Amino acid sequence: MLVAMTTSISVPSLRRLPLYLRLLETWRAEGRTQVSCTHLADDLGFDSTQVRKDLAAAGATGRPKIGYDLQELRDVLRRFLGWDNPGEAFLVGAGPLGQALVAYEGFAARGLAIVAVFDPAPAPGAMVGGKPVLPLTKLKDLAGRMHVRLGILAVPADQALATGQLMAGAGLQGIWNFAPLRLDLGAQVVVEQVDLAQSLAVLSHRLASLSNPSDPPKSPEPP
Amino acid sequence: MLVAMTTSISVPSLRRLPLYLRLLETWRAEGRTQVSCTHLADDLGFDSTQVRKDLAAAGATGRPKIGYDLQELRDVLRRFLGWDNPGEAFLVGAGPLGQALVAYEGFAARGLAIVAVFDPAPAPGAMVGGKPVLPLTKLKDLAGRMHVRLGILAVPADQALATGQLMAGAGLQGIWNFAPLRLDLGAQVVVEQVDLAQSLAVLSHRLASLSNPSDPPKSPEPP
DNA sequence: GCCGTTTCGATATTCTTTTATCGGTATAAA
DNA sequence: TTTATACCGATAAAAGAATATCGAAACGGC
Repeated sequence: MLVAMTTSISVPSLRRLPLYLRLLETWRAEGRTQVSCTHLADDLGFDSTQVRKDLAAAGATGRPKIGYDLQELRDVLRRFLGWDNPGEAFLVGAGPLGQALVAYEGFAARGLAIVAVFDPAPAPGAMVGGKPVLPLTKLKDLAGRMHVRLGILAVPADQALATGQLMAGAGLQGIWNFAPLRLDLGAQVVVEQVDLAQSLAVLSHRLASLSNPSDPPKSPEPP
Repeated sequence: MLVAMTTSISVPSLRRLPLYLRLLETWRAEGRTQVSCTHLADDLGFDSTQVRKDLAAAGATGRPKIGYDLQELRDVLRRFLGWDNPGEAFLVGAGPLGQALVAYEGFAARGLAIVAVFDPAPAPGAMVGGKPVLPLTKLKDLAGRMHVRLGILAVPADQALATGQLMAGAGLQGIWNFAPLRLDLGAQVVVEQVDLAQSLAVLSHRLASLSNPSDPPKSPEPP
């Protein structure tokens, strides 16, 4: 039967795939050729069943007693994530954050290349990562000609919405939003949010819970 | 009764608190004094019940028909997250990422101040964010004297484990890890991971799913 | 002063995610 | 050839989180 399994992978599973992939790359560099999900689970502190389910959801298939072929599993995961053939992205925002993103070495490994840098107010002659910083007015034209689908939004919060709408209008289909703001650009555009404050909230609350043995003070004054 | 409710807040709830807080700050700037969780929910695309539960878990209490006092709710959330009194943090790693973090304007708003910058191999005379870049050898001494509890780890992956262990050994109780590596430093140290690859995985898969209407090819060849 | 409306607070249900269990298969050793 | 072992795959149970429903309280209008 040709029934495509419509059960999409869950977001938590999806977020774990890069962890597997990273471990696989490490092991591949060490010369290993076979892996079992038990090893993956032990190394990452997960349950082995969970790892198996994640890999299965990504389309990987292993063999009993043998495990998975490392090279094949790596390729399957990379293909599933779309990290196998280099995708091109525009960076919008040439401030400190944008500069850090350009310098981040991890993009190339995930098949992502920043091919142009834009800014709402580019300083004349400014260069970021060896590329000229272009004004936003050129974004739509270049996006159409270069067939770029992904935009990285790294402008301050007060400019994020307008800039995001401009990016969506330019035809970008996915926006990786680093601004601390919920972008709502309609169903046509996939927006993924990176919010440091959320991560910090978890950390600082757990840190605070270390000091206060029980939960934070709940009106500790006696009546 | 003095029974402290031991039911800890869930991580998803915890991660939503900064979103509420951000909205509250915006509304406060607009002069509003009362908020209802219905408004919060509508603006964020959540369910109102969920917002109420989150706020209740943080210790906030409102009044029927009135809602929550904006100022009070903001203070409660900030206190719950430990963002009310300025905490001090060490930044370890003076590379591009570290420089971006120093320049990030959001830390101060969350009660976090980077008071010193370290690096495994500081360039002589290097300055980051107006502060001298110190060698790691000075970390333990300074951490003890300044009573700093939190460290931001922003070194390359291959140095992350050793550096993290050094930070733990210096007495830091929380580590915000920006290196693409799972740090396991024992139960004494709270480690919160920031992994861009996880976020990118969600984005690129959803982007890939846009092109391929159904899930990625699952041996589409007929037998 | 009464009533309708709005909103909090608590409970219940449904859904998702995680964890546990069982059966089957392929390899290697005896 | 037989047997033991390690591992995948599928199913089932448990835990957790999101959503829906109901009652109670307070303000504004009548």
